[in-house]
Amino acid sequence: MTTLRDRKRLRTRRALVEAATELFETRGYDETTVADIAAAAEIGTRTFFSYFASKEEVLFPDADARVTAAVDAIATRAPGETPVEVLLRTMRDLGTAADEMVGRTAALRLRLTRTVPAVRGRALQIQLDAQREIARHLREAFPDDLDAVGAGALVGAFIGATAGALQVLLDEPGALDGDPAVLRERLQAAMDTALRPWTGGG
Amino acid sequence: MTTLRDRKRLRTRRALVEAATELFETRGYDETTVADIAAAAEIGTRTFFSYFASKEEVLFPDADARVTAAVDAIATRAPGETPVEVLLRTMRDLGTAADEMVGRTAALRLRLTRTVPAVRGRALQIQLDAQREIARHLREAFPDDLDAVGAGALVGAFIGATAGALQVLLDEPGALDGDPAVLRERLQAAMDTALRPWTGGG
DNA sequence: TGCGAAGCTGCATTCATTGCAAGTCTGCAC
DNA sequence: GTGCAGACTTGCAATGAATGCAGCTTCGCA
Repeated sequence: MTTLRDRKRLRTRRALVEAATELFETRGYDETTVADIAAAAEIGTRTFFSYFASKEEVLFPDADARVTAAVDAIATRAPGETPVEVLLRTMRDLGTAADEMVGRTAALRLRLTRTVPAVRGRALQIQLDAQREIARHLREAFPDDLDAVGAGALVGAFIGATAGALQVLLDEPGALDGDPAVLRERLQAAMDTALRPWTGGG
Repeated sequence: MTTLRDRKRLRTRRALVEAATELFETRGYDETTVADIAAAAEIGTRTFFSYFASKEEVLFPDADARVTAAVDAIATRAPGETPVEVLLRTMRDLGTAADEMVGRTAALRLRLTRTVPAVRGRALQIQLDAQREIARHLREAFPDDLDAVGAGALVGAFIGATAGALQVLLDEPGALDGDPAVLRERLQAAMDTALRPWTGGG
């Protein structure tokens, strides 16, 4: 059973994420201090750092879950599936999850990732760590088809292609302004473009 | 002609890089303060920030030159070369440049990039910026063969594959000790697999 | 009920980073 | 050679993230 302590901690954690989101949105990232966030969540400044290791972390509270989902997607492979097929499916799952990206929170995260260096740096680190983890599991799932380095290269190519495509797409001024549905459409198209070489399409 | 001012500034810049390298090597990154570096280079602490925007920057003093080289490599394409061929050549050039990486400085940079979060974050940002720049130029060089998103995906895949393979490769304990030729061999093999869809090989 | 671990805070400290306001030096025109 | 404008340096002060420490409070469990 979840103990009272756990529930309390979870509640505070959520409060921190919410408070931070709210403040970042209204005041801006640099203009919001950790003390502000802590105060808004009604805890001491010092305590903030017992929930998140740094100010940036609070923007990526679900990074672990994302990776877990990807790993699960790999684990549940169908018989006869090739590494590339598994990877394609995994990326599609992540893409679907990215649809939530249309939510206000995720849009903020996206915006800050693109404008605040510290946040971008953290986002990239998270991506790289995820990449490593996925590669490790993919390799374990296909010990005969892949060696460790090959798995790293393959996963790197998939994620790199996707990220590269999205980067260009989002670099366009006002890319985030239009209709969310349209944006989602374009994101999907960009992913298709990025992955086409593996899907066999011309 | 280069003015006295320019020469002086360059000399100080080099002194800073050297001082920082030396100190990071002996004392460690976190244990070295910006004030230490500035003092070792015989300038005021405040002045450090007129040469490098942050402590991490001093570890990547030639990032711009690297990108310029890559862009040049793209510009000097042979008639009939395909985007993929150009990109392969460009990556090879960068790889050659990375061979100088055997120098003590570059080894240090590599080690710190792998151990100090702040440095890793910065390195990734630099990589991403370079990627964007390369994609832009590649697209301009092949306006008929590539669209912007496609170019982003292509470059992302190549760099992602390289980075992904290197990441795993370097995770192996003692990876840097063995024969460099062997390392290059393994890297090449991994990338061949990952990029096969682009390079055409079955 | 009571003990020990876990969690919360305030305080003081270290450091990166930035704005500001003088100084100082260099490039260049006369 | 002189002198001025602009570019560089630098010290000072302030801000804010992050961390170690020490004392308290609260919760989980026997």
